[in-house]
Amino acid sequence: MCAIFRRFLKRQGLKFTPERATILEAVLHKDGVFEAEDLVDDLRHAGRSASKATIYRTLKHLIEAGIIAEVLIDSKQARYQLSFGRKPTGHLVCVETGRIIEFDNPAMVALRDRVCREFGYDPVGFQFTVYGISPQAKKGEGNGTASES
Amino acid sequence: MCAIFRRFLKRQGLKFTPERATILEAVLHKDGVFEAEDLVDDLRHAGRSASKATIYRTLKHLIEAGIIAEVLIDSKQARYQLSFGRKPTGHLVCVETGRIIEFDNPAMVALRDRVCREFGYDPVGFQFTVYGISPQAKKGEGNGTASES
DNA sequence: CTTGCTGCAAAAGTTTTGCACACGT
DNA sequence: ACGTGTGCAAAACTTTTGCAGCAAG
Repeated sequence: MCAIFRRFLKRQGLKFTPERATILEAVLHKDGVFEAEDLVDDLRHAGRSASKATIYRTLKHLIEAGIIAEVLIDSKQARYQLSFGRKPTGHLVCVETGRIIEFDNPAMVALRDRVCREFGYDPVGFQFTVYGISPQAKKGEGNGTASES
Repeated sequence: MCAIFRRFLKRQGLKFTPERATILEAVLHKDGVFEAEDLVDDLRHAGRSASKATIYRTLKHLIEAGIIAEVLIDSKQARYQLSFGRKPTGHLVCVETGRIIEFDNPAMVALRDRVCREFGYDPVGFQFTVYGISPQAKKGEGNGTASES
């Protein structure tokens, strides 16, 4: 994967630096959806480090390189996920706990293509996010503290 | 619609103020997806006014009341759209021009339910956003100025 | 009158940017 | 060497919040 990033950078006249290597490494160790802040923490814990600015700059390149993809869960902040060599996925989010489950379903891609065809668009990508209440949350909801939301 | 909001507010022990009326009015006049900033402008143009703080606070209530819904297009900022009495919709976004087209397709809801059932979740909602290149953008792309993004 | 509401300005949170210096190629 | 990259701190933005006075019920 490292090789893929290096190739991408070279093609763009960009440089492969230790910071970029470190960030890519951290990204590859992530399982599922993550945020920029997670990487900051991961790097700090690993003793290695890169500034937030560099992390944000590198995330952009990783997206351009097709190694990661943005994931839209809410409008608060950006999230990312490894995407290289994987089928596009949808995300099931528990509105109570925030837990995110990734799922794959060919119908999503079919639907994306059908919609694009209908309007004459060339398909580029899609986001499918489903919100629901997880069985765990349903079970625990009868505690009477929050009559909320 | 005003009646619906008033009823909602009363039920919550909240008050119906001129600012809330004005903001609801502005929201009802919007066609399609809008952002908080749009409302600020609209109100300014209409001579009426409400502070940003009040607009944000009111948008939350309108969501709770089921009158508007959030729309996820990107992770930069929140967008909204009138939702009361309407079927949930998906959005087709041109990545070149930013134009947003709303579409309806029963397969989205079916897919949402299928996914929820599979994981034992109670469905609450979904976002389906398709990114593509519009015919207009395809036509105009050969201008050589931007080799960009 | 009681409780919530408004506007302001400051705060908070995420992402971007300017700059001086450091480092791949 | 040249042209990018990096870190830092400040800036840019969107959204939230504390507070003092105001107004709806």
